[in-house]
Amino acid sequence: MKRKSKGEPAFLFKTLADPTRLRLLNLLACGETCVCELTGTLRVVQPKVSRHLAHLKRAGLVEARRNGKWTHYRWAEQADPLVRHVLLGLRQWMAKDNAMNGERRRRGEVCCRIGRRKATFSK
Amino acid sequence: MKRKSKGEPAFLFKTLADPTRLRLLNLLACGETCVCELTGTLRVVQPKVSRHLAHLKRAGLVEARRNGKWTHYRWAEQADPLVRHVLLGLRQWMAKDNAMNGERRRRGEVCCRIGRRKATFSK
DNA sequence: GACACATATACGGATAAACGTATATATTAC
DNA sequence: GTAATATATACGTTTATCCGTATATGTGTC
Repeated sequence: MKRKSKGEPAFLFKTLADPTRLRLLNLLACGETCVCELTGTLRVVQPKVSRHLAHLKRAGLVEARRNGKWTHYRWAEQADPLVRHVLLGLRQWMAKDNAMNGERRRRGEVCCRIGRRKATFSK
Repeated sequence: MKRKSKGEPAFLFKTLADPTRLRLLNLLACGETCVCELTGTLRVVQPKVSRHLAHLKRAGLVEARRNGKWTHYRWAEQADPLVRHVLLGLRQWMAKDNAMNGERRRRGEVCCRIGRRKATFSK
């Protein structure tokens, strides 16, 4: 079977085609976040969060940083113009969407707080 | 089961997550095109083309116009800012991509030529 | 070492997508 | 009406995706 490679736009869009992954990207838009906080905020089971984070990482959209027991995820810098463009549009959409705004507001009431940079949301 | 509605970004991205649909959008970027020409240029079986066009239409990305025996498809005007933004990025990517350029060049050597507007590609 | 905790992965099942082939529908020409 | 052509849809199969549960891995503490 033909594999879909990372560089193809179809793969980028496939990665963005899942609501849970969009919710994760939305939370990460505020800054680096650990898995337990993502799990708590989205109120979904932890393996589900880890799996979707792994998918986002495979697609190159996020990066992970280990800090003791915790793993912190953050948006990755993008070199590809299409990816940059699409993610910018997504970010702007998230800034306006009610559900996404609500979830970002709910964020940060749980979990580990150490070793993380200041979390702010910028368009 | 929860239905994915047309307005959600995840649905937009799902629609764009298929290589054949991207190739179709690429050809349509030059202007209105009939199904037989799309089929001939992409060299895939006609039901496959029709099915993907139906998907694009359901997603609101393209519109169809019947002209005698032929159906001509074209990009639809978009109201939603995210959709506009993403499609613009896609169009710019297609303008640079080698494979996409090649297919647009191969286009137009086949099929019905009547009742169609002038076909030019603009970023 | 044992234990607790955070995270990742493996496994099996359910759902959805995409496909090829066959067939239906629509239009035109006769 | 029949025949030919363009396009759409239906059907069955294969393949991919997503999920919940269970388990493995990694890390800090004792």
